[in-house]
Amino acid sequence: MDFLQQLNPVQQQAVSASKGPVMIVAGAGSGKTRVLTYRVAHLIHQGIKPYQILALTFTNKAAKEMKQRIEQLVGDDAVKVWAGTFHSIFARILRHECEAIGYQRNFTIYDSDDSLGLVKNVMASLNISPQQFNPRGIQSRISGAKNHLVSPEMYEEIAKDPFEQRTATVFKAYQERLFKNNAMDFDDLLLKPIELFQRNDRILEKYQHRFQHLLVDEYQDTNRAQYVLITMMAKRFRNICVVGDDAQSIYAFRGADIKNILDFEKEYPDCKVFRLEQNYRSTKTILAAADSVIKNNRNQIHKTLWTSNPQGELITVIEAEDDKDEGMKIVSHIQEQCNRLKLDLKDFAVLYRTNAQSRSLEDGLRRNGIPYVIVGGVEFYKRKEIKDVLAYLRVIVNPKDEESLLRIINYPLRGIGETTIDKIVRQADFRPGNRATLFDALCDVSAISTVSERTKNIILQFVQFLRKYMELKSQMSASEVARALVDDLGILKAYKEEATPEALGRWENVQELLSAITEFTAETPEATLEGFLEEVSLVSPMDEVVDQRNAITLMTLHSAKGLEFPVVFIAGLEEGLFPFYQLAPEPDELEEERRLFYVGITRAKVKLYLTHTRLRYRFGDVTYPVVSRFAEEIEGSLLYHETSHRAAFPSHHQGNHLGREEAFASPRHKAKGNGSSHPEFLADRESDYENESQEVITLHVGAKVEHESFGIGKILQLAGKGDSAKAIVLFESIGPKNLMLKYAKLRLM
DNA sequence: CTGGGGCGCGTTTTT
DNA sequence: CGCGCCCCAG
Repeated sequence: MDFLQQLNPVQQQAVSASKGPVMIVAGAGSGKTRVLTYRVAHLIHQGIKPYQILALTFTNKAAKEMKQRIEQLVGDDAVKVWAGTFHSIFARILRHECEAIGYQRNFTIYDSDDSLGLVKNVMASLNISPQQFNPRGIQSRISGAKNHLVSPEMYEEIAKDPFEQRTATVFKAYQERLFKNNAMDFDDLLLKPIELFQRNDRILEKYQHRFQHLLVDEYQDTNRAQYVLITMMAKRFRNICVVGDDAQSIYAFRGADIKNILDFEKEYPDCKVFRLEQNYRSTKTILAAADSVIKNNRNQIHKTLWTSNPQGELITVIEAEDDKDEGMKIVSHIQEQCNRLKLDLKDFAVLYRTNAQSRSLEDGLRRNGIPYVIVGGVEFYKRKEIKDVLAYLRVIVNPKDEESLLRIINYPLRGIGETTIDKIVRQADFRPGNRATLFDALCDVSAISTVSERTKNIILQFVQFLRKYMELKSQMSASEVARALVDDLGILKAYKEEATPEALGRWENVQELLSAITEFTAETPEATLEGFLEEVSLVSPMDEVVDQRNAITLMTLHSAKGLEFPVVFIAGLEEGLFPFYQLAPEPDELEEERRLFYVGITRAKVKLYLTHTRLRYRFGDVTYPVVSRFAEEIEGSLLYHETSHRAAFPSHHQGNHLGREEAFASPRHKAKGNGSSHPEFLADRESDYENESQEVITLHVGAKVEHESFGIGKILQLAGKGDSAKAIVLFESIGPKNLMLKYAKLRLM
C-alpha cells in the first residue's frame, strides 16, 4: 500500500493494526488526524465497506476535516463512511429507530437555550420560584446528571439539600415534558440511544453488525454516556480504535472523564497501544514551553514529545496597558510579522479564554482595518430573529413542540398575551397523566369559556395558518415553504419598515437564513425541512463559510483545539482570567486550565506570543490583574519580555515606509467593499469609527444631528468630556433626550 | 396587551 | 458593561 510510506513507523503500525481494540495516544501535532484518516483508507483497501466504518468526532470541524481527508485518499467512497460528531451520528440513528422508545421520527432537537426555557416553564408550572432556585443552576445539574447516566429517580434518591430536591422534581417533569413535546435535548441524543439499545437487542445487534469498525477521536473528551454507547456498539466485533491525549482533556466541566481512557484498557486487556510522540507541527522552543507547563500537572501521564523541527524564535511575552492596548499591540506585531515573514493574515490566530475578551480585541483590529473572523462567537442560529423563524418551521414539522409554539404564539404581535396563554396552558394541563399538547388545546380553544370571542378568533386564525403550512410542507420544497412562510408573516417587510440599523441587520439575517435553506435544498436532493432543522441544531454553519477568507482568526482556546497556525497569540494571561476562577481555583480545575493552556501553546507552528495587561475592565469596573502563573511556568530561557515602549511602535524599527494603510490595502488583503453579509466580518466598518470620533469633536449647541434610531434633532446642551460627554438633544420624532456621546452615534448634518 | 424604562443579576469553556 | 426580567403607564 503506497500511502503507508508517508507515515513514520509507529504511525504505520497504528494504521495497520486493523483488527481488535487499539488505543492511540497521540501527542499534540503528532499526525493524529493523519493516522485516523489513513486507517480508514487502509480498512477500505482491505475490502471493508465504507458504510461499515463509523468514525466519531467531537466537533463538526473535526468531522468535516476527516471526511475531506478520507476523500483525498479513497475518493468517492468517502461519503459512505459514517463520520460525524457523536451528536449528529446518534441523531441520525434515532431518526430511524426512535419509534421503538415512543418518540416520533420528526422529533425536535432543543439547544441549550431551548432547554433552559423548558426548565423555566416547568418550574413555573410546578410553582418553584426562579428567584429562590436559579433555573440555570437547575439546568446545569440536570445536564450533569444526564451526562453521568443518572436518571431522575436516582437523582431524587441522592438529593440532599433543598436545591437538589427541587432539581430532582424539575428533572422528572422536564424529561416528561421533553417527551410530550416530542423533543430531545443535546444530552438525550446520547442517552436515548443507550435506552434504545438496552431495551431492544435486535436494534443493537443491527448496529453492531452495521458498524464493524469504530474509530473515536478525542477520546479523552468523552463522557460516561459516550463511553457506554461506544462500548455497547463495539461489543460484537471489538474492532475499536480510540485516539486521545490526556494532556488535551479540556471538557471535564461538561462531564468528560479521563477515567474512560483507563477503563478502556480494563475493558479490552488485549488492546494494542501506540504512542505517537514525534511532533511535526511546532518549533523546539514551542514544544519545550508546552512541556515545561504541562509537567506542573500532578495527574498527568508524562509523555516525551520531540521534534526534528528547528529551534525557532523565542516566545514573546507582551505587557499591555489595558485591554484596548492589548489589541493594538497584537495588531502591530501582526503587521510586523506579516511583512517580515511574508505571511497571510489567515496565518494568524488570537486565542482567548472567554468570549467576552473578543470585544476589546476586535476594537484594536477594526481601528487598524485588519480583517478578522470570529469563530463561534454569538451564534447565528441563536439570534432572536432566526430563532423566531426557526420556531415556526419547527412547529410545522413537529406540532407537539410546545417551546417553539409558545415562542411564536404572539409573534408577530397578534394580541395573545400572557393571561390568554395561561388559560390555555392550564386547560391543557388539566388532563393529568395524559396532558393534551398545547397545539391541541389551541385547536379546542372554543371550549374555554373564559377566553373572549375576539381572542378565540385570533387563535383559530393562527391555527389555520400553521395548518396551511403543515399541508404545504408535503407539496413544496423546504426552501419554498420557508420563503412562503416568512413572506406570509411579513417579517421581512416589518424589519425593512422599521429601518433602524438593528432592524436592517435582522432583515439581513433572515435573508441569510433563507439562503441557507435554499442552499441546503440545492445540495441534497432529498432535503427536507426536518433535515435542515437537524443540521441547524447540530452544526454551526459558520465554520463552513468562514474558512478561506484572508483574515486573522479570533476564537476561544476551546474552539482552537485540533487547529494549527503559524503565528498564535494567547491573550489575557492573567490570574483569574486564565486560569479562570472566581476566588481560588480548585486543584482539578487548575489542572484543566493548564491543559487548556497546553492546547493553546501547541497550536503554534513557528511563533507564539503571550499577552497580558496591567489594567482590565471586568464587569464594568477596573481591575489590576496579576500575570498568570502559567506564563511563569514556562522556562525563562524560552521567553522574551517585550517592554511597553518598543512594542507600541514596532513599525518604526522595521522601517515600514509603506505605512499601515498601503501595506494592507493590497488586493489580497482586500477587506473593504467585500460585499460580505457576515456580521462576523466587521473590519470594513472601520471608517465609521473615524467619522464618528471626528464629528464628536465638532458637535456644538444648536447643531442639527441625526441619530440612528431617533432620527433628526437639535443639540440643546453639551456637558462632560471624553467618555462621559453627554448631550441633550431635541428630536423631531420623540422630543428631548439625554444621550451619552460615547454610545449615541450622532451624525452632524 | 404593549412598550419603555429601570433595576438587579451573573459571567468559562461546547454539542 | 450588557442582558434579562419585572413593573409601570398608556
